[in-house]
Amino acid sequence: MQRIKEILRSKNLRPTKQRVLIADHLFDGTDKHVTAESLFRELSSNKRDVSLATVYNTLHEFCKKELLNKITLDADKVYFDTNTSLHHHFFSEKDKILLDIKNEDVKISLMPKAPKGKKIKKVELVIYLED
Amino acid sequence: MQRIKEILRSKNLRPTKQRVLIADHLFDGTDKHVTAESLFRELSSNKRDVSLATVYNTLHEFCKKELLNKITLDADKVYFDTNTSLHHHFFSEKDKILLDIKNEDVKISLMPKAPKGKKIKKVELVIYLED
DNA sequence: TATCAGTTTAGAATAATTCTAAACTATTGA
DNA sequence: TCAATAGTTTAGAATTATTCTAAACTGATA
Repeated sequence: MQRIKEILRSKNLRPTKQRVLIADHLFDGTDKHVTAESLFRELSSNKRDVSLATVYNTLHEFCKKELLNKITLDADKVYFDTNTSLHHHFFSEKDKILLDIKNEDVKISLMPKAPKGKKIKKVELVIYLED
Repeated sequence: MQRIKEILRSKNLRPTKQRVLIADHLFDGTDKHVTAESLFRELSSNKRDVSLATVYNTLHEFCKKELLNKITLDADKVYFDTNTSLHHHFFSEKDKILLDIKNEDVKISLMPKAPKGKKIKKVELVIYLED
């Protein structure tokens, strides 16, 4: 738990009860994909310690501080990925299943130049799957 | 106008007044990115001949028949691209500007295998821009 | 030209997300 | 230790893109 508080403090985020709870759930070492709803559901299964609004706030703050990565796939849900290292995704629209692609399994050998006055912020490759 | 009706008929879509109007607007030879809202606005600037529901219906039908390409970028809006050939996109979240990337400016030289039981349906590379 | 499947429509419903403003709390400095 | 306060949380309302519904309409066909 001290570890979690350290992570938050290192990002200038007050380690409030709610943030610690959320961070503890997210940053357990395994890679996870969550949505605001799914996270809210998981957290409130036992006790209702965090409101949905806080889940949204916190996910966005964690994103801003690069503790999470936002992934946009399907128009009607935003996913957050605890794996912030460079990697891409498979997505099955039918099952709403999101899978990591190992970085060594993709190679983009030619990239376009950004338009004048702009910089490249993020490159997101999504491979849509069907049966 | 006969050309438009032919396009529709070739896809087994009845050339109704509304579909012809929409298709005529979209398939004028130039590449376009529209949202349901933007298209609705453009069409109803003069006369209100098409309802918003029909715009949604029609965009989805055109997509299903591969007259359009759906692009998912920003969670809160779906874009439709009249350029259905293989290409990728720049996207500026700040300005909500979507730009085509010429196909020869990107090369993906290594692609992962689809997971068991699935096929690759579409590959979408989005390069997010910032200032 | 009558029929009818396919299409369109207004408006209601849905669902994810953001907003609001009041209550709460971690931190700081005395 | 404690009061002040800036930052945080919250419930519920508001917003917004999209889908749904079911009634009216229309293009194609026989």
